[in-house]
Amino acid sequence: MRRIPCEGCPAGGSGTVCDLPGEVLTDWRQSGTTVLYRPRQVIFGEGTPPSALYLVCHGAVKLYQSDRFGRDHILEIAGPGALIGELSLDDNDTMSVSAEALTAAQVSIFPRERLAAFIERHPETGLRLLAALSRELSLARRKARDLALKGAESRLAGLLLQLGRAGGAVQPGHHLELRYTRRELAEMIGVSTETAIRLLTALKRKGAVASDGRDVVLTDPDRLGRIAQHDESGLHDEAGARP
Amino acid sequence: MRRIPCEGCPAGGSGTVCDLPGEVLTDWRQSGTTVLYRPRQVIFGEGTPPSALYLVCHGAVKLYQSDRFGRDHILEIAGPGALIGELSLDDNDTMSVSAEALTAAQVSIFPRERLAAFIERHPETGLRLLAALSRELSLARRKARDLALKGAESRLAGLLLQLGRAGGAVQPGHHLELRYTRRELAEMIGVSTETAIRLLTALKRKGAVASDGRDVVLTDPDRLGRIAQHDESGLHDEAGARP
DNA sequence: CGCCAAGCCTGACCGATGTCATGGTTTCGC
DNA sequence: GCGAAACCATGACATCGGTCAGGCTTGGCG
Repeated sequence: MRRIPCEGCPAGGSGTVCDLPGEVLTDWRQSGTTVLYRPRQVIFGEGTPPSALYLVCHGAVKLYQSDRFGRDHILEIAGPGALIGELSLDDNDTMSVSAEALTAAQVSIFPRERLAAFIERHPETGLRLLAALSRELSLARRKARDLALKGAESRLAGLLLQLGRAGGAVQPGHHLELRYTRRELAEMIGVSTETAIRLLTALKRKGAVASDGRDVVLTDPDRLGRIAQHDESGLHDEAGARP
Repeated sequence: MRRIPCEGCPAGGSGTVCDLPGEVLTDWRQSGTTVLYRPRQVIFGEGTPPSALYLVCHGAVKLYQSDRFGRDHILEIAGPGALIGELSLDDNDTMSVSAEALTAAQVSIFPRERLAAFIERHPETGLRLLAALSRELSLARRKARDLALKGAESRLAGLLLQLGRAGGAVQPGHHLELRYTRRELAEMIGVSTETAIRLLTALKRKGAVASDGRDVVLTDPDRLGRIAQHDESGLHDEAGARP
């Protein structure tokens, strides 16, 4: 996969929280810790008290949730600039997700205790943090909407496009960068592995994608987009509009 | 329904952002606007640029998303202290939800432009805003998890308990305060109205709840809890655990 | 080199949900 | 109060998606 340059930390990317003025950056680094994780290493677990900010500087991090039966649901693949995790002032609260490095990943951990002072020194950065959290909120809400309102095929199509975009502009023939297993794809759209496989096969038959094992090619992004939006199969319009 | 006292705004509740020191409160009120909405009035719509904070001071606000077919999904019923909406620094972003007053509702709107300066004056309040947003994030993520991993009956049971808790301690025989239509219940758990009705009937047969029209009574909260957690019916364990 | 684990794929089957239709009941605006 | 519109409920039926079972392919490792 393509490597994103990362001089210093948080830094590099074009993410909202990333491009901090040098002075602020220095200050951030002094108050926080930077940790390097290896692939498959757990960064934090669901249920942990949310007492620090976690900022992804480099690499890809999987945000997921488990139920008691061991089934997982992947909420998001977070890249540089993403503010993963949650922050509460009440230690009885717990985080709703676990985080695990997918690639080698650098994460900046900023303890809650030093946050108020830091924000006082750099109020605009406080704003950026709010915006970064807000972005996560928006992502999570869209995910919920898709799960509630769209069919599985639409969700898969949308996912593939999204994964494509994460690796640059999507053009016909675009290859996905990170090569996920069918199981991971399934956990990202909330279906069983078998269903994900069948849906992929269906998309191949329709000529929207091609795949050879884990290597997936978006042969017809427009078609994918229509499937993602339109819910081409089943589920059609209904009366219920709001007056 | 029970009225929540609201002297001044934001104020009253025990919500994180609500109990501000007097001085901060005065400052907040001077920079923001307070608007009173009537039931069914739209506060903001999906797709709007996220250029201000919206803080619920009083009343209940429905956060929902629509698809192109007019189907809605209700993400959350927000009460006093909830920071609804999202905040982005990029005006090309759009909000992922719409908000509509359910009851008469007082909402404090704080423009983005004045936020940095305000945070500079009151850094600890900045922290509280972060925490409030974080709470919303946590809610949205749990919602996504439930939609992805739980069956519809579990979601309904969980919803009823949650609605019960929102109106105080849940005891056997507890009546829900806000009386929702079946359709609203359905939109909160992401199923069709008919399914919601049938699931409610099933819960009644099991003795977990009783209902007379819109008036729902939680006769057996423990049982409800078990159903919400356990997925008593269908869907059972599978091999896939993480090693 | 060959084995074993993990991943991929398909078929059969079935339960959970959505859709459509129908009728009685409640609610709400006037 | 009245009437239209929304709401509640239930049955019949189609479909989606999960579960279970079997077999093939790949890749890593002894």
